[in-house]
Amino acid sequence: MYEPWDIREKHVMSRRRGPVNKILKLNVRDRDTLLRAPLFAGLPPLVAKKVMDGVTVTSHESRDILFRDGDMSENFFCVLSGFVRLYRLSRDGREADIGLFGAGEIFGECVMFADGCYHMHAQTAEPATIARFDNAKIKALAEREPELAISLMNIMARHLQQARDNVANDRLHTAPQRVANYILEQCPADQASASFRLPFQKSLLAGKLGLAPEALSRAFSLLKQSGVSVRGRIIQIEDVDALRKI
Amino acid sequence: MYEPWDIREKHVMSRRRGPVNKILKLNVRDRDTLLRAPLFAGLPPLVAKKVMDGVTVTSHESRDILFRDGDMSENFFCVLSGFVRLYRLSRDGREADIGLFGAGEIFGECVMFADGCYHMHAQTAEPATIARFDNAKIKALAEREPELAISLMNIMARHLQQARDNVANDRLHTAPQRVANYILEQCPADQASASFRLPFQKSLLAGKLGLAPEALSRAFSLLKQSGVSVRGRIIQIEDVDALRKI
DNA sequence: CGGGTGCTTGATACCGATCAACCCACGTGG
DNA sequence: CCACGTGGGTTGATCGGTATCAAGCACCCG
Repeated sequence: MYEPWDIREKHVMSRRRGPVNKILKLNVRDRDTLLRAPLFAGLPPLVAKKVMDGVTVTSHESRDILFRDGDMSENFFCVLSGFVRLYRLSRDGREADIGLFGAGEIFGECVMFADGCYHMHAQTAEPATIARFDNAKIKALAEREPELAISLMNIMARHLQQARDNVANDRLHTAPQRVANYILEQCPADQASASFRLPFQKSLLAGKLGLAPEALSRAFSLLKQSGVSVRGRIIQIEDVDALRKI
Repeated sequence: MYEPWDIREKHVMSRRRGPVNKILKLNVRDRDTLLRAPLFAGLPPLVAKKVMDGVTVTSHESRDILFRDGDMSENFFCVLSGFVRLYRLSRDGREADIGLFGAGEIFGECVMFADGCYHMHAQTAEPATIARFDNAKIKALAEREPELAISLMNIMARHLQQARDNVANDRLHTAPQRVANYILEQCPADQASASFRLPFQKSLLAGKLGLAPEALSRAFSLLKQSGVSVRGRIIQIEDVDALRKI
């Protein structure tokens, strides 16, 4: 969608337009977000403190590049606010999204247990604040604190399932089906009708589902027939059960 | 490809045609395969012994079902010989492969760190022998033995990368490109020409690459123009560098 | 020889990417 | 106040890629 030479893409180190990404102090609100994040769920306070200890926080405007395919990895990350998109580039410059992470979610963690080198790009999809952990330190800590190791394994297991969900979803379902699935995931299962607000732009959702924005748009307009109405980011579902049958 | 009611699909518990899956003693050769497997790489002998201790080994004919989508998970597995295919079913019975594992490879491990319930089917794709580990026991052991935890994290990290590779590959590349990529992965990078033998049936490769068998066949015939010749399972590449440019 | 299995080849249909035009909301500057 | 540009989204037309269906081929094995 956006080429590497696109002006809108700004590297984390560039300061072309003033303070693109400030280094912040960890404020109470961000600290709270972190403590609720799955990485810290189940950690004894003492271990949590140690993990929290080496964290650095940065703020970014939209479309900042956090790392690139091929970069050596010294950090993994947690989103504190905004969204971050992981993607790959083909040789001819097309992009494929392989992950989208919102507040409280970890990304880039798997690299420190693999070859130490990112195999994807990471870009903020909105203005965002990001917490950054030191690979070496956390890895060493995980060897001493089993609860941390378990946390990391839980996270990677979930990410693995999500990635496989994507593969299966792409291979088995058409665009309207994928969209219907996504909508259903956002709905509480027990209600007849529902309504929610997209947490991000439609073009991001399109990427997440492996669709061109046009295809998402057409899928939405087709789902109107099944009682899905979309206005802006608000999505209303008349009959959740009917949607399940798509 | 094969429907759930297909005769060729045999559940692990069924004995319709004699001893479909025997429980075996761990012989020296299998023990050796295990010890070379990534799960045991880096484990101190004492820990390896503990992990090895609870393992059970079964032998299966082709197309045995090892577990089903929705089954509760009490085990994860290591392939000792043969191949195992992980896949999802769509509501209308089509299958999508999400993993293919050969000798020495672990599968089903992520479930014990997620919700404890398989979200896929597993089927032998050839006659196979399978080692089976107890989730609860290994998970408990991983909390006491950091090397084991690290091993598991390495494995999951690799699996995560593979799954994301699949997503990106599906979304960015055409059938001939995916096949060329696969061929290149099997070739040593430094040689001008190469040749190797497919370790499994072409239809399995097709599934792994997210293609119908027909599409794989067509891709091969198109790659002839680029100096790839296929006879049976033998694949010869005239010019590896030329293939990279596809 | 017959039958099964795996694979190939051909014809067709469908899905979604791509390109182009347009709409709308918003902000900016004359 | 309006002219304009910009970004996000929609809509339409077209094209390419792959699934699907159907038929035929090659090989193995009883």
